[in-house]
Parts: sequence; structure tokens; C-alpha cells
Amino acid sequence: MNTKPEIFVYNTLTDKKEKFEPIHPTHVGMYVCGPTVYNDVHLGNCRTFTSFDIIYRYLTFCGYKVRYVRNITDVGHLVDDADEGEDKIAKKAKLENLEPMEVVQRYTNGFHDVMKQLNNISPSIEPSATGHIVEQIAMVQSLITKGLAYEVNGSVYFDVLKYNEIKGDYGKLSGRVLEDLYANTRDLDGQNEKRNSLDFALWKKALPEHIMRWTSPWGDGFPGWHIECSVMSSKYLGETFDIHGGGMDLKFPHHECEIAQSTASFDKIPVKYWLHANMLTVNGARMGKSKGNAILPAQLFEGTHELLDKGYSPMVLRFMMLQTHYRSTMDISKEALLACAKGFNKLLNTYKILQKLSQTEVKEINQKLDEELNQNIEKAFEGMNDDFNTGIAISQLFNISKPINAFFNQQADINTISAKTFERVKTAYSALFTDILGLIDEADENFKALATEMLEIYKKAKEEKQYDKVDAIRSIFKSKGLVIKDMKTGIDWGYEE
RNA sequence: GGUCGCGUGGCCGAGUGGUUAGGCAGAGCUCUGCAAAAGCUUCCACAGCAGUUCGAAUCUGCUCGCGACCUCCA
Repeated sequence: MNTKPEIFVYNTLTDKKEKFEPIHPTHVGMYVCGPTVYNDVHLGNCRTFTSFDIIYRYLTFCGYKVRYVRNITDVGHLVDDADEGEDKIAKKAKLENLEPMEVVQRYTNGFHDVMKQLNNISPSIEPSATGHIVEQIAMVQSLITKGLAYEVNGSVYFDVLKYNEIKGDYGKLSGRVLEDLYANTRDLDGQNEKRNSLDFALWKKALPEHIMRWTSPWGDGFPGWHIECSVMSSKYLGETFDIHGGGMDLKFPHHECEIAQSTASFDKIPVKYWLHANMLTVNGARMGKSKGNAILPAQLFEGTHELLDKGYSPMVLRFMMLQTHYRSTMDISKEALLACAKGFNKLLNTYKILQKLSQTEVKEINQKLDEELNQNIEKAFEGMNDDFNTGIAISQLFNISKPINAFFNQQADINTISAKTFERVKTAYSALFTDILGLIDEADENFKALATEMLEIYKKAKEEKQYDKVDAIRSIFKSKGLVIKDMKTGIDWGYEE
């Protein structure tokens, strides 16, 4: 696509929808905060990464060359802000009697498996925090040199107050005022090293019992949480880049701190567009690791979670996520999942049908239908251009699927739309369904081939009016989640809705 | 307590000043060996109150309810 559509994105930095104009007209740099790999990712995590997968896919579809960087946090998350704060990875390692990097590897693998199941495209670069210790130390050092960070007892803190005196923008992303933050800060233990309670750790001294540690100019220690993202985003995308994404919950303090560090280091505004994905909820409450309401992808796929009475495939979950806009909260329930399973199969069936459908000779054109189909396609893309409104795009796919099904079942004549429109529908449906929304047919090829062969037996039995046999084959199909379609002019199978 | 957001039909969920969102469920019809699938038709709506406006689900104010962040969190 040479001419790129006008895309509007909701920038959480300005709280406005803005026209998307990347720094370089043809290239886009996008950084998304990835998972901390000390535990299994849950559905909430998956939602955020799927939201940004759509953004990555769509920008790519529109012809942008996108470098998508999503980090793996494998060190640096403190369990609490106290001096005796312990690294999450290290804590888990002790608990399970594993090497820290063994924990990291296990959960990284699990994360990748789930991303693959959900058909999320791998990022261009997936840097890990432990792979960038040297760069992190260098950035911390430069912040000290600039007088915006200070060392106390082998730990280094960012001087928020001083930064704000110079730049005056601390809190601009999360809409916070420094005075209010001070007024509302609770007294936490071990704050005594900091000059101010809002100062955050850039580097933490490792106590003797810490197993994840690196030597630094300030002694043995480990990096603070926020610094890795400033380091890795600037290293791979430059000191100023286009899109920074993450979950809404990271807005404060993480992204706020990131802005402060990067701005302080480079004297530049680090990010043009901040995009935040909203939370996944269960019974209206946010799904969180520490809240005890986390549902794991495997539990949903297998139906082993207490909230569910059956399993739903990864594509059903993906479809459900895409029906909701990424900036809205999304509530998960078995009723919603069931509705989505049916809806998804309907669109998948239409996608399959569209592959086999062709026109013979175009006769008199039904102008109204022809026009409606073109409008459906336009509206779908308009939705995508309007802050990646996948729900609109999906609603248009449903609208398109009606006439397509009617053509296939010979309830309407396929030759009453123009050849141009028909080709456009085929191309657009496929692009939207597969390339942009990333929805795929999950069934195994052998399984499908077997079903198709079995359908021949069905056809024969039907011709011979052996209805017992016909009914038996039907029930076999049904037991495998398939349904036989007996149409006026032919027989086919589809996925049960 | 501070800051911010949300409340849409039986359920999920788009939409932000006038025009059918869409899906699931329900009702009816066509088709069929019987069904299913599919198509067509149809029912059901914008938390409450007041205001602005020719006109509000959409803007303003208030009330009620829910949630998020302020501490690790996608």
C-alpha cells in the first residue's frame, strides 16, 4: 500500500485522539512493556499484548515498516520498596530451588507458547533486562553526572524533585501534581535512603543473600525496574520514537518514571504517542496476579477454571478481545465466551466459503447490494483508522458475511454484484480477518481432509436415501464440532456455531 | 482522602448532538426425508433527576452505583 490511510490514535499523553504521523514517514518505532517472567502470564497480560499485536499488524498492513520492540523483564522488580526489597525472580528461584535464569527461561517459554496460540506476531526485537546491564549502568552513571541521581550506600536514586525543577513535567502522563503526590505518600519502611519519598531506585545494592547481582561503580547490585525500558527503547528505537505501549496500570509510576529518566538523559521528549490498553476484569474487578483472580490461558483453553464449564479455543479468546475496544475494560464471563465462540465460527465459516466462491457471468447488477458491500468494507477500515476500532471492523465482517452466505446457499445470485466488488470483498475480508485481526482456522489439516472425505460418504448415502446412515454421519460430525450444510445445490461442512 | 474513568436492550459490546452498530439469546417465516446450516422479518436500549438545544444515549450540573491508579501489577 503506497498511499497510507489517515490513522488517528488516542494519545494518553495528551488525552486526545491525534493524527498519527511518525517521525519518519515510512518507518515506525514501537516499544511495548513486556512481561515479568517470574510467573505464568494470565489473560489480562495476554489482552494487552494482543491489543498491541493488532496495532503492529495494522500499521504493517498500511505499509509502514515497523520495528516492534517488546522487552522481557527478567530482573529488577522489587517485591516492595523497602531496603530489604528482594528481586521477584530471585525470590521465585529460591522458592522453587531453581537457578534464577531457569525461572526466567521457563516462564519466557510459557509466554511465547501462549503468544503463539493467540497468533500474536513475535516482536522484531525482544530484549531482556539482564542482557542490558552494561547499558543500564551507563545510563545511571550519566544521570548521576547530570546531577539528577544520587548514590546512597551502594544504591542510586533518581531525584524527582530536582528533575521537576528543571523540566517541570513530572506527572504529565498520569495527570499527577507533585505536591499532591507528596501529600498522599504513605510512610513506607526503608525510605530513609531517599532524599524524597517520590525518588525511585535506578540501582539497588545487593545484600549478601541476593543471588542476582552485578558489579557496578557503586558495588554489587541490580538495576531498578524503570531503567531497563529507557535503556532498551532508546538503544533500539532511538532517543525519540513513535509509539510506546503498555497496560493502563503501568502509566504510573512506571511510564512516568521512564519519561523522567529518558528526558533527563537525552534532553529530548522520548515518545510521541503513548498508548495504553485497558484492563481485563473478572466480575468487574481487575484481573491481577496478586488479587487471586487470575485466569491462566491454559485454564480457559481447557475449561479447567472454576468460572467456566467448558474450554474455549485461543481464537475465541482473541475474537472476544477484539470485539471490545482496547481502551475499554473487558469483562470475561462464560456467557460472553459462548456468544463469541458462535460468532467467531460464523465469520470463520464465511471466510472458508469466500475461498471457494466465484462468479460465472455478471448479469444485471444489484446496485443497492453492490454499494452496501463497498460501504461495509470502507466502514471496516474507517474503524481501524479510528484508533484501531476492531469492534467496528468485526461488525462489518458480519454484515458482509450475510450476502456471502446467501450467495453460497443460492439464496441470492452472486452474479448480481460487479466483478470488481466481488474481488474487493474477497480481498478485504481476507485482509481484515487474517492479516489485520490475526484470526485463523485452528483445525488441523488432516482433520479437515478427513471431514471432507467423509462428506463424500454422506453425499452418497443421501442420494440413496439411506437416512439412518445420513443421520449417523451427521452425529459424528456434530460430535467433532462440525456441522453438515445441506443446501439446495450442494453439500458442505462448517464449524458448529 | 487525592486523581481519573465508567454505567447502553435478557447477556456481551460499538457509538458521542438528528440517520439500523454488531454478536449471542428470544419470536415468526422460507428451505428440508426430518433436521441443521443459511437467509428474511421481528421484539428489547441508552443509571436517575434537572438544564442547554429546534433536537441528547451523545453537551452541562447534581444524585446514585461501579471500577482504576496513588504500592508490585499488562
